[in-house]
Amino acid sequence: MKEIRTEQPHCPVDGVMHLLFAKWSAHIIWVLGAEGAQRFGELKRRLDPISTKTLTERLRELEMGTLLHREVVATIPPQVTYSLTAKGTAIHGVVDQLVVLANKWESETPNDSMQ
Amino acid sequence: MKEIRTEQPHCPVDGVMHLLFAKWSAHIIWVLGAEGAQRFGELKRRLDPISTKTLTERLRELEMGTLLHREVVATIPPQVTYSLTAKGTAIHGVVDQLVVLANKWESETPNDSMQ
DNA sequence: CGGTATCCTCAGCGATACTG
DNA sequence: CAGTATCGCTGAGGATACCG
Repeated sequence: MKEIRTEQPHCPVDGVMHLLFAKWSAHIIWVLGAEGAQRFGELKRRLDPISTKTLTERLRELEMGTLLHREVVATIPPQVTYSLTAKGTAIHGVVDQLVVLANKWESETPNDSMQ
Repeated sequence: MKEIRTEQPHCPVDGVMHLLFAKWSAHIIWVLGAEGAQRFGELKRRLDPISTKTLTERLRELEMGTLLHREVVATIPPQVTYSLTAKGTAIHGVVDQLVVLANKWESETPNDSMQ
């Protein structure tokens, strides 16, 4: 995804949009928010057909944006746990409202809202 | 954008996600929600570097998903006005919360939230 | 004015293989 | 287990030209 701008020339919203609207990002946040902290492998299983590459990329981006926190326990084998920060939790709240709306519309209008 | 799934095999959230997470969609909804109904040309100017092709595509998709309404006045030259439906307004509310959060974080932490 | 119709590019993602 | 490294492809979207 290249850019989702909401104003010019520098839009404070761009960053969050970029972060959130990339493929899988919202889903990752939603899982971490709904199920709590998860390790890399659990997360991957939970998101099913996601590739390791993409999952790693998204997690790094979200960490950079301080939406989640990465905690490493350097055992063998290593354990890496991801959890939402306060920012991430706030975003999760918004995403969840989207989910609530979508579910409501699905049950109200089983056939007219989408092709 | 291909798929943003949040569950398998059929997820009611997919439709809205698809719709909203496509490039420019959120921005379009945000403009229509904040400024009210707009004609095609106004919208295009407001979104600046968007191409006619993409704008048309997004508008059609959002209309299909009944997030917005398309009203044609067949004068010469024609007038086509787009406005949010109830669904669209609900989505706009959610998007706006995202904008509020983003602005808040921008002013709080001018340098640590994004690269 | 409000669109279609083409063409083309490129970056985002998946698949696969390998590593500390 | 939790990644990194390559490679290759696909399709979303931009540029451009034209139309009722």
